[in-house]
Amino acid sequence: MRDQPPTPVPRSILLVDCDAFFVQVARLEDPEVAGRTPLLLVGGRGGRGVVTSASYEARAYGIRSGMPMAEALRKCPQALAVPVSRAACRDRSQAIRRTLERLAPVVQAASIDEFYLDLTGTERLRLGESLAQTALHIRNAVHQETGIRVSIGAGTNRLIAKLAAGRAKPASEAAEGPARGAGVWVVPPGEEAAFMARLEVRHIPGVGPTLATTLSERGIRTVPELLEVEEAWLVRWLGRDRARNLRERALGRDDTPVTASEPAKSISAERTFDQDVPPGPEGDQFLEGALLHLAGQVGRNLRKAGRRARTVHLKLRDGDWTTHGRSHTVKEPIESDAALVRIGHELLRGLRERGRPTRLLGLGVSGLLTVEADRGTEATQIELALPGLVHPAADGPRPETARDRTLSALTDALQNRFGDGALRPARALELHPPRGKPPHA
DNA sequence: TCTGGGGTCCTAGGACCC
DNA sequence: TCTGGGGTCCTAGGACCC
Repeated sequence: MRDQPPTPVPRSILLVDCDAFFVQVARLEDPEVAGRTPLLLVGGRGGRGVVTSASYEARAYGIRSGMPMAEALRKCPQALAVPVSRAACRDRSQAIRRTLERLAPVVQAASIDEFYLDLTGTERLRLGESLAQTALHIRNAVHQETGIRVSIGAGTNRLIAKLAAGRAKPASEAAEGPARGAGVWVVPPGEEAAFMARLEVRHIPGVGPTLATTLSERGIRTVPELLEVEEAWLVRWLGRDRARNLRERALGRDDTPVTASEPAKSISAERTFDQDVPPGPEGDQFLEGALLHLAGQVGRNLRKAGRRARTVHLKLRDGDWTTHGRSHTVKEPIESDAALVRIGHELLRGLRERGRPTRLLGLGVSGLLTVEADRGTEATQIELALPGLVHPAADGPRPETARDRTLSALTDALQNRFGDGALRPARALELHPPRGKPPHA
């Protein structure tokens, strides 16, 4: 007898998506003011800030996240713009995750405010409850335990769950009938393609403005229009992999598994300046100060995660928004602020030679390795006393010494004890860049 | 009134090794 | 003397997501 291919059991995938997450956190953190203001915007910081999240009331004025704050306030001058603490958002996000982990066997955080759940195989545990009922229970539990309202989409894969969550949203324009904005939306098995057929291609996750434009220039706006195109054409326009991927998604297929969250692959920090930093020595000096600051942020998060990094990336955005990066990989992974600064400094010099005004400076690390707990303390101690003895400088200056690491550990300890303001970078850092002469003057 | 900050993934070319 | 592949690592850039 021949082996029968196993009949695939349809999966039960949920996407739990917080409603205007940053707005909710701001209201919980400040119930007196933010909590009582319907027209609330979170984001900002100076003239160059953008809206991170807008309340549903504010969205009625055409305000969207990512919009410049100044523009948002012109559309709705009565709105209140407030910042929100990142730490508070992280705490709430972790609380939500803990609740979900109690209710589902597999939970994957897709971002700070989105979680995929795989409930496949839990039918018996759910005692005959429908998927929609289970989702509703999860939604209520999260609200009760964390104070955060979520919408939940469900389907046989991640793509469908994600799109379904959009229909469950309070302000959903896509949903019709009595179920509109009910907080839960389920696409039953077998209805994926029909569900997709009502969408435009730009609604497919992974189709951004660039791809959407490419397609619309060829007369393709809706999912059915996309599916009518011969695959050969799609391959010619997009390349084999992207074409195949896009078609699969347009059909509502997605076999990406939901897996437990993995540790971060990169850590970074960046800063957009209130005014562009002009070329020249004065501007360079200012950027060196900003680099110290960023290295402190990145280094601290790196060490807090218990990791070391092999590659350092530096990013500069020019005044005209063009962005350039440089990166450098070292043999021995690093973790200290000092090493980040030294490598960052060299990369920065290379990029600033172009003589353009600088709008943004960013520093990041990747190639992260987990620090083993029992790492050679003996060699470290010898090296503290006699730098260069343990590892003679065979390949030029070493990016990091044991002394650098000790110093960073001390800094961390002080900041943990006395708060982040306990230590300041050596140079005073008022983040108002010098106003320089224009480059040609 | 121009466009934040934190990430992930993909592509493509060159170096280098087998 | 000329001519190959394939695999991996590194770097730069870009699209996309929340």
